[in-house]
Amino acid sequence: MLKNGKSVLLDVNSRRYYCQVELAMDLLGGKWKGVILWYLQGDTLRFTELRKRIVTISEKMLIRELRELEKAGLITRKVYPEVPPKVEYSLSDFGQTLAPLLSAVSDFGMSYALKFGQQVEE
Amino acid sequence: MLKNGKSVLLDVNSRRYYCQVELAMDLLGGKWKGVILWYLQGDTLRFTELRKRIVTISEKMLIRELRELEKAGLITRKVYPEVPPKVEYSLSDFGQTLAPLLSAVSDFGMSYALKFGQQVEE
DNA sequence: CCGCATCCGGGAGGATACTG
DNA sequence: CAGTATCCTCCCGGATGCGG
Repeated sequence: MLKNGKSVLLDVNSRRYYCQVELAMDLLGGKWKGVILWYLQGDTLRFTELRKRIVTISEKMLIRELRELEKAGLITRKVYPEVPPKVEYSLSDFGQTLAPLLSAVSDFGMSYALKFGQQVEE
Repeated sequence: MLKNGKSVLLDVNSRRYYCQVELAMDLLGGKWKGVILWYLQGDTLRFTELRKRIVTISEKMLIRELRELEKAGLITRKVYPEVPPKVEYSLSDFGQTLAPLLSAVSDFGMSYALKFGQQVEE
């Protein structure tokens, strides 16, 4: 894989990216996608279960981000034809390859908090 | 470090985060910060050199993001008192710890492009 | 060379109410 | 339960022009 500041020119979804990091941030950026993917790590969760874990997200944002992640091929949406409805979200096979990335992001968040903030006791 | 979908409650810069990933995305999110950090990996660059590498960024965004990264303690800004001015940006010691994260992001961007897009020959 | 000031549009993101 | 639909606000990000 590429090292240091090396980058390549890419065309994906009829969009041009001048750096692979730019593409990655376009797919994973924003306020919520990383958090959603983190909670889906190793877990299959229903819509409401996700809502409960990500306490501050609105329904609109959660469903929008889930749709985009599905469109990007990173998560799988499974619908059970029942009443009341049951929908389960999980990482796709390709989404599983995000494991090292998500670990690195989580680790960075923790070490930043340890350095500059406080962990809150509940 | 934390695994899977585990998260902690954090207070940083008088802001509350309900997940360490949320904090990390707040620090590194947006369109440009990841790319800037990627180019500063192993390199010390002047303002204009950064502009040349990130062809599509505007001056306003570049300077804004650089300021925020500096405030977050991830990069160092060194000013040489000369005429004409000379300013160099580099990763701080703490910013260096982003190496595995940036590698994972770059790798993911590349593998996504290989799977869903094309690399463009110049 | 390295910025800052200003104006502007669009979309991210939130709040609330409603539905199959 | 798992979403839609609507309305609204804010600020990201672009474009342009100036200044030490």
